[in-house]
Amino acid sequence: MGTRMAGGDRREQILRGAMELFAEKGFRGATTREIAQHLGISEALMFKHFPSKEALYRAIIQKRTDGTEEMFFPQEAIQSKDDRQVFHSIASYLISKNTEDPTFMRLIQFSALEGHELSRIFFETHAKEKTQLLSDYIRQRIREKAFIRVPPFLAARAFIGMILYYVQSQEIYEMKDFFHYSQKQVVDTFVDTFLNGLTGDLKKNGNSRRKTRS
Amino acid sequence: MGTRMAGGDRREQILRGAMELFAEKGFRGATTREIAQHLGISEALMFKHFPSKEALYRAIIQKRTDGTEEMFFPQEAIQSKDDRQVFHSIASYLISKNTEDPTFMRLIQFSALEGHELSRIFFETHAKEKTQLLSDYIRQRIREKAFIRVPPFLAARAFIGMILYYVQSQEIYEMKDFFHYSQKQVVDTFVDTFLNGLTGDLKKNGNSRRKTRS
DNA sequence: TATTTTAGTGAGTGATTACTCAACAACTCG
DNA sequence: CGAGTTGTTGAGTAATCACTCACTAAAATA
Repeated sequence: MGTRMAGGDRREQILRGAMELFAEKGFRGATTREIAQHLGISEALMFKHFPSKEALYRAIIQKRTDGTEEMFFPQEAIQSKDDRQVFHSIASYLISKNTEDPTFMRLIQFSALEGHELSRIFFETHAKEKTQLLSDYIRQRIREKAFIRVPPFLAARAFIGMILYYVQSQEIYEMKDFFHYSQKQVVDTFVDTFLNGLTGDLKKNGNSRRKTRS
Repeated sequence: MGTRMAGGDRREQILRGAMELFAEKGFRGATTREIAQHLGISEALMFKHFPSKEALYRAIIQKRTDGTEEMFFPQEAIQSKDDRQVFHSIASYLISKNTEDPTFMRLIQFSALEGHELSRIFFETHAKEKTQLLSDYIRQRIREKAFIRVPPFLAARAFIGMILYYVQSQEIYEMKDFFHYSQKQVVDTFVDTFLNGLTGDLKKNGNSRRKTRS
């Protein structure tokens, strides 16, 4: 029935379609039958491309895990030591990426809960590495007396957690049905809070009425 | 084979045992057979107490959702406006509760991902309400010029997110296999950061070497 | 055109799923 | 002790699961 495709193309199509369903329902929740129907092909064809459901799942996560995206860390801002810009970039990147397409976030979270080893690989490589980069920056700025003395890795996790939990709440806990803020407002609030604190800096540069050019 | 129990007791036992398995494997992942085996009873008995797997799941979440625990909000600290103490209490409570027994956290997260309505009920009542309480406190302190002007609800979410994402990372993403900090260190770092920011308050009261009475 | 190779499927397979039922054991109370 | 009530189960059931196989249709190659 379905139009005949070249092997490689079909493979990619299966990966995309299966990812959507695994993200929606988890590994156990998404059935091979559903995935095949969703793609308009037979289950048999799926199993020609991937020897098992498990292998398909691995291929999906591995594909997304291998994709080396470097947008995360704003090099110029770091070199010029523009703290606000550094944190602003990171926050914007994480929020945009995960709200525009929550698929991967859901996939990884499902896989972590289901105890799948591939989520561990993701955390031990990507997540940890990115936190480490931010941690290094914070450590350096502490050494330069620009930041107060805090455990840098914990501080990095605090900032990233603040952002990712927000996205998670909006996208997975469906809070966005109740609260909607502009991305700019969210990022500004988080960055301000993280850099100046709630009590801090009232005098330094007039935080109480920052110029909001909107 | 199992010793004969009074109906109510058995019911409670089933609720407890099933919760453990649902938390570990999710609704779809935990089979009724497994649950029964885990409890040392027959599946038939389970279905005498709960008409369906779904009903059992509902009963579990509802039971934990109804439990009105009030430890969360530190009344005296709020009245005396001891900001540090307020945030310290909240952070400690959230961390202790969820690391000592991550069962509920996992249960709710599974249920949110699986799109179960009961997780929505939890978020729309408990989670939202607690965030609202903190948000109210922040709003008041802003009015009193003790805090800078930020959207209070967003700030509250930032603080809670910072904590909960940390716990999630440790317990679900299994980061605790790699990083272990004392609860005191984590709480101090988070509270300091949130109140003073990374740049803030170097001069005011010597944050760079706060008295750590340990 | 004839042949080989590749893409695709319908109709199964045994295992496992949530759930049922008829019968049984153990308390309770007269 | 005997009758009723309540707790408990082994042995099912139909549906669904991941997965297979014998087979066809369309390309590619000769």
